[in-house]
Amino acid sequence: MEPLVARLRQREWRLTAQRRVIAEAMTGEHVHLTADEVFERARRALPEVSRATVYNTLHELVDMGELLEMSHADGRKRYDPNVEERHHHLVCIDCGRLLDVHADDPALADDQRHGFELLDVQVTFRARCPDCVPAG
Amino acid sequence: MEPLVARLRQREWRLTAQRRVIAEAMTGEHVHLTADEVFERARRALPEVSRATVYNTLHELVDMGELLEMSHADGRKRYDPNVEERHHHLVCIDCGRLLDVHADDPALADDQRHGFELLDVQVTFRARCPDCVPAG
DNA sequence: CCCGACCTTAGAACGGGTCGATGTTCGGAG
DNA sequence: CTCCGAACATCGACCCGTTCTAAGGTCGGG
Repeated sequence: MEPLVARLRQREWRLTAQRRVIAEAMTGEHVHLTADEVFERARRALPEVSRATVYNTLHELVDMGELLEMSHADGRKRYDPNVEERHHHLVCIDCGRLLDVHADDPALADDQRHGFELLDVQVTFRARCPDCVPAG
Repeated sequence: MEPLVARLRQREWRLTAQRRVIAEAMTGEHVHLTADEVFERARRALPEVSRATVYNTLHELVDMGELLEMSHADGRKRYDPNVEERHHHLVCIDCGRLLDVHADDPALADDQRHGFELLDVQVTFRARCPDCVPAG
């Protein structure tokens, strides 16, 4: 489908130079950057962007539903642009490497809903990646 | 089964006054406290415990597998003593209320494992709790 | 050309978490 | 009982990701 930047153009949203480089930094598959990594990438394209603008823009994109925000064990939040395609995550508990994977959503029985209105499900498979499995 | 404190006694682990009040603060069902909440509770029972001891003790308990650590959207980590019984979480995206629920673990197909050695699965059902569903 | 709305900036402030130096407590050896 | 080393706890300083604030810039409509 249309890349992120193209979709943004179609919204009533001022696509400034800063916002564009930030959106471009988020483009691609298996991209799960921290705010700071986005900041670094954006700055390579436009050195005068500020950290605050990166945070502001990321939050706006999350609010519009163009990005998914997830909190990782190390305390830093990651941003995932892969919103079209339902997917879950496979994460290495040693090195933190994170991949998108496909799996069926688990169901939640009615008697377990406690009156909540269900919105979606996040699944994280915790694992050890080939590099981190004890050699042998 | 045995409460947390009793289990700890059975290990080769020095159960000091500080560690005991911290463990006691974690006892019960549907308990998902932040480190700071544990600190508050522990301090009510033993005013001179320090924050560092709370963090140290929580980490040790996580390492021994007596507690689960989970990172929540607000950046603070929560600690879950309910380790015996496999369970997942139901969380209100508005107020943050968090309940334990039971559901089947989703499976990860072999062709999605990318050579990782699978350890376990965390499932979070995102929802709105009865108090936060727009009235009507 | 000017104004108001919105966007961006730099840096200070904040808060959860971590670290290091120091003091305390415990249990076993003598 | 006393002493010693190891393990534990404390305090406060520090780190780092994130948020806030005050000020400056940019854009489009009137």
